[in-house]
Amino acid sequence: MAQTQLETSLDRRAQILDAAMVCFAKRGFHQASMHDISAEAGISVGLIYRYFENKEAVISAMADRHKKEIQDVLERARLAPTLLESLEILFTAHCCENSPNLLSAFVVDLYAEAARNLQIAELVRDVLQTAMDGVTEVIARSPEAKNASHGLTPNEQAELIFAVARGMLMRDVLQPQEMTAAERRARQLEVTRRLWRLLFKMESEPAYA
Amino acid sequence: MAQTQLETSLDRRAQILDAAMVCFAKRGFHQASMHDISAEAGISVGLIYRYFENKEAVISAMADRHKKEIQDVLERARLAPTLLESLEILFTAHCCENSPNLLSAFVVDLYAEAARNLQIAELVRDVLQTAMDGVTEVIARSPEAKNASHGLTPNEQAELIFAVARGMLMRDVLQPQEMTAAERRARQLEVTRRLWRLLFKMESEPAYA
DNA sequence: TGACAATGAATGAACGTTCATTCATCTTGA
DNA sequence: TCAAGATGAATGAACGTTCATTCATTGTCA
Repeated sequence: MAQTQLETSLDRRAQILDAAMVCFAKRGFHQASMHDISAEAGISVGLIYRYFENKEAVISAMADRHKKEIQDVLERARLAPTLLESLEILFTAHCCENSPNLLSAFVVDLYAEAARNLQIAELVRDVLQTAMDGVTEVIARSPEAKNASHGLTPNEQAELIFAVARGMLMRDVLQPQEMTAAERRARQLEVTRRLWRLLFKMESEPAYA
Repeated sequence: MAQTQLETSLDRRAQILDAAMVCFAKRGFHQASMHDISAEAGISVGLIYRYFENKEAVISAMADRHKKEIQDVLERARLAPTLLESLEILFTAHCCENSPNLLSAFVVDLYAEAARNLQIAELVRDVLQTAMDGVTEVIARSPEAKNASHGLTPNEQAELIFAVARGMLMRDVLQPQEMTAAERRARQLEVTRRLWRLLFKMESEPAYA
């Protein structure tokens, strides 16, 4: 099974990005050195520069790849049979897909970078807008949302959902590393259900206490 | 009006921390150099080392000061006459108190740092827990919350509130800098009211659409 | 087929720069 | 006069980046 040059080249890029993800999550964009990344990838420093113009380009490529991953999650959420399941997919994507909790640290760093790097900010805004539009649409055509909108438009509901998701992700980086992915996931699901109940469930439920 | 040595010393520390806040927010903890900070403060580099052991200590002191500021905000929120006003204080504290939107960028950076610096993580967790406890208590003894708990405990409600607050703060750093503090504030208030309505307002409101 | 030429992926030492930190020196006020 | 405040040039480590060099693989021709 011979690989084309393009394929091997893409493999190398992916290999470097995988290593970069580990290093960035562990030390942050600007604390992780190109030597760290090369060591993690098991290649030489110089080789990175054959595939990426500079460190900035590695960061941008990481952000780009993250964008694609988010779009995948969104697509899966869109196809889920119920609104609750859609939300569960959105809220737990970062607990299991990849290794431990590297993803949360990476995303927080991405936002920190976006605060001072216009190009990254643009990209993150774009991802966020696409995702928001998708969720707004899911909500708008969901029967659950019809009779329980609390005076909020689907767009406003989506905004709240994303705010909570980001907030939980931020909280995630404070958690001691001993927490397993499963535990993180369980906590995320709890919060998701509460939010869902709040937004979309009419008071057919027994009141608390 | 003679100042004691302690007072002048504290002034200098505050002056350095003010400058550090500007630099950290503009460039991030590790991108901001000690020279940047000294220039912003209008003093020499060496003088910083008379008041702080090293850069790490400056970061820690910033986090400490932030903790005190949060506690002040919390105290004001606690004294507000209604629950809605408490929430409004909590949600808009970072839009106006200080200069433009430096605070949001700083806090996101603080969380990014917490992901890899155990000491900072501890401090942030501690602040968060204190604040959460305060808000939980405010909710628990608020009449508004009595008849509209949606099956959520005050603690669960506080958790959602803080998740949304963090999420909005994160979103804040994506906003183009041209946005004024007033505009940010207005947007924050809108979201606060929506969340409040959702959490604490029984469906005496007209439904949407 | 086998000898040789050409390729370009991969290496890592070296370069220039930046940065945190130090310290010899100067200033100031009592 | 002297202790404490303040300065900023000097230091050395760490970093991003470059590039001369190596060498396994591929292509060419007799």
